[in-house]
Parts: sequence; structure tokens; C-alpha cells
Amino acid sequence: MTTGSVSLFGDRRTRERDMGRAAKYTEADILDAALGIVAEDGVHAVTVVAIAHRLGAPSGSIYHRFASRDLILAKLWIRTVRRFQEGYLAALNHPEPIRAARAAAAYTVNWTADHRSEARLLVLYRREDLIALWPEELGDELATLNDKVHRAVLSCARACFGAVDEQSAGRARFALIDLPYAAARQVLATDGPMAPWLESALLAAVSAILRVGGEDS
Amino acid sequence: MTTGSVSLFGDRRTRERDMGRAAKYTEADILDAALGIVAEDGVHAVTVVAIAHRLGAPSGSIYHRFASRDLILAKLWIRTVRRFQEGYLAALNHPEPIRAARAAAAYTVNWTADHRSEARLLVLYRREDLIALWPEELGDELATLNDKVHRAVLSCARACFGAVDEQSAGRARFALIDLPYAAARQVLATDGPMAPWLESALLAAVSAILRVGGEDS
DNA sequence: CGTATAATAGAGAGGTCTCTCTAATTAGGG
DNA sequence: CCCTAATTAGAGAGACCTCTCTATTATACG
Repeated sequence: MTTGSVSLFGDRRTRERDMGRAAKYTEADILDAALGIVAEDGVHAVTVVAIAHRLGAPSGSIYHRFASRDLILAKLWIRTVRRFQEGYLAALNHPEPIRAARAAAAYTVNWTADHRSEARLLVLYRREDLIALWPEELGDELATLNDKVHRAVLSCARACFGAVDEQSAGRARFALIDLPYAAARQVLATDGPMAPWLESALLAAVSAILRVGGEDS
Repeated sequence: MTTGSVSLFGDRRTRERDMGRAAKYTEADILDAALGIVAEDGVHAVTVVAIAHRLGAPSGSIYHRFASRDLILAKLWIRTVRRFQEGYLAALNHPEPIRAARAAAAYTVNWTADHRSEARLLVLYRREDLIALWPEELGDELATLNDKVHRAVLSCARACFGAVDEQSAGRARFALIDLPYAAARQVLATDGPMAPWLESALLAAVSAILRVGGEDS
């Protein structure tokens, strides 16, 4: 759809060469509108008509940029996951595995508190649900979306437990993904800022899981 | 709709006195069909037409028992939560709070492994989403649905930390609800039986959170 | 056996949503 | 200033879904 060239006109322009009218509703505008609707009224409220209404556009204009409603949701999902993963992977990059895991967990809850709408999207929408309606256009983007995270988790498993078998990988996944996810739900469940005890409780649980011999008390 | 009297005819009959034709599609049949569709194709696939098709019934027959599609989903949700809570509350009833918490956590993952479809429903559907379309007929059933669990959590907070303030209640909620929930997601994410390491990892995390002074390592 | 009662059966009205199609609009480049 | 290409604008076709309405069928009891 676009050439991928860097824009010279901010968000209002997507190409350099080709002529024509400047875009009034950019791809980013549409995704932002969809995100706002998800955060306010839930996933089921994200209709093309609703997005268009929020932008003050007719629904036909939305289809000029996105081939289908499912594609909008899929691209929004991907954009949001990418934005989250950026800092998450950076945090996980620390050479000392326990510190890395703790940093990643802390990043997750803080990012959630700072990006409630986007976090809501990730928590609300099940990846499995998306797979069912995943548009063909995206190819294996979904399949490879989590590859870096998976690799980082396995690397943490090796560093913490000395081997990568089903148990160590599972425990690492539990500590690095599921526990932070649970804490993120907790953040979203309350309205105000993040409770101060939450981060330390999460870190205690993460450390308990990743320490060798921490099978049980 | 029903008198609440005990059935003499199994699921095929809902009343004793009043006459008339025996039910071919009972309330339970319809809820089971809805559950099956959720488990197989996701929540969005639960249409009245789909339920009717799965039962071999015309869609009009469904409306003879349920006033609306939303009511079907709401009642299915309530039935499932109740079924889960029964054993959960029993496990949480142990006098020693840490043991009670560990029993409740263990129950959660085992119930999930044993009732994948129902667990899928609880994990897939967000309570917040339901509130939006909650039918009036149910009154405050949703509001009071979790009361017993909340009380049990607060009682655990008092027993573990000596007081019920925001932090102790939050930590108890995190250990008793969010951590088991995270582990349940892990159970559902894999196809086979529950991984043996998961329960002990979960218990380690639960114990770490609930022990006084376990703020962090 | 007849009657009262509850259930099934099935068509279809009304609404919403996705997506399409055509015409009008805007801006840059020669 | 005209030409070209991208975009907006808006109506509407077609599909699906919820829910209603009426006719028909089955069952228990007197």
C-alpha cells in the first residue's frame, strides 16, 4: 500500500514521489481511533462505522486504507505488541538473568500503568481469537511476532537453570510472561496509579520461581 | 421461569405440576451448546443461530427459554463461575491461611486442567465486557457473585498479615486470584495434560507473596 | 378420550455491519 | 494552467443476526 519511504510531511503524507491529495485520515489516525474505542467500549464496539464516526469520516474512507475491519484490528494488535516488546526486550537484555527477569517484570507493570489503553487491548484480546480471523495479508507476521521474546525466555531458562528442557523453559515462561501478565491485570483492575506494593510482590514471586530449588517452600 | 422444584424426569422436565409437552431442549442443553461453541470457535461465534444449529433446533425454540442472547451468555458465565467457586471456596476454608491459599491455588489449576472448556470461557471472557451488556433480569447477581470469594480473600489477608489494609488485601488478592489465574492460562496454553512443574512453581510463588516480609528478595 | 398447557417449528421483520462502487475533491508537477 | 494521481465522500447492496409472531405438536391429568 505504501512504499515504505520515510515521510517528509509528518503523518499527513505517506509517499515522497507520487502525487495526489494529501491524506486526511492516516493509517495511524485510524489505528488510534480503534484503540480509543477498544479502551472505552470494548473490542465488540470497534466497527468501521464507529471508527469513521470518531474521526468524522465516512466509512468508505476507512476502506481506502484498510482492506477489512479484521486487518485494522490485526495491525493495531501488532503495533501495540511491538511497542510493548521494545522496552520489554531491552529490559530482558541484562547479562545477569535474575536481574534481567526482574527488570522485565517491573517494566511490564510500569508500561501497563503508563499505557492503560494499549495494555487494555493486549489483555482484552486473546491471541487465539485473533488467529481465527487473521487476515491473509499479514502472512506469518503473527507467527514470528513473539520469536524474539521466546528466544529471550529460553536464554533466561538456560542461564537460570543450566538447561533448556520443558520444565526450565516452562518455569521461565511462567516467571517472565504469566506473572507479569497477572500483575498487569491487577494494575488495570484499579483506577488510580499503580499500587506501590504490587511491584515488590511481583518481583518476589519472579525471584521465587527462577531460583533453582525454588520448586516449593 | 421454573418453580425451582426438583425434577422427577431428569433434565427433560422442569416442573412437577403444570402439564404440557416435555422439553426437548432444556436450559442446560442450551448452555452446554453455547459452552461448546465458545470453546471451539470463541465467544464471537456464539450466536443464537449457531446454538440452535448445534442442537438441531430452530432458533425460535431457543428464545422460548431465554429472552435474549446476552442472557444465555450471562447465565452460562454465572453457572461456570459457580461451578468453579464451589471447590475453590472449599479449598480456601482451611484454618491455616497459607495452607488454605496453597490448596486454593492448586485447586484452580487442577480444575482448569479437568474442565478446559469451562476454564476457557472464564479466561476468554472479561467480566468488564459482560457488565456492559448485562441483562436487567439478573439484577445484582453479578454484583454479589464474587462476594464470598472477596470475603475469603480478606480473611486470608488478616490471617497472613495481621490486618486488612490496602496492601495486605492487594497482596492476598494477587496470590489467591491473579497468580492462579496466570497459571490457569499456562495450563490452557498447552494442549496435553498439566505440566507437573507448574503446580509447584505456582505454590512457590503463592507462598512467597503471602509470607510476611516477603516484599522482595 | 378430551382438554389444558407447554413446547417445538418456521418464516420473516427489522436492524446493523462489512464492504463496494462511483463521483467529486485536492494538490503537485510539467 | 492543465494534467495526473491519490484521496475523500456518500449511497447502498448483501449478509448475518436478534428477536417476534403464529401455527402446530406433544403430554399429563381428570
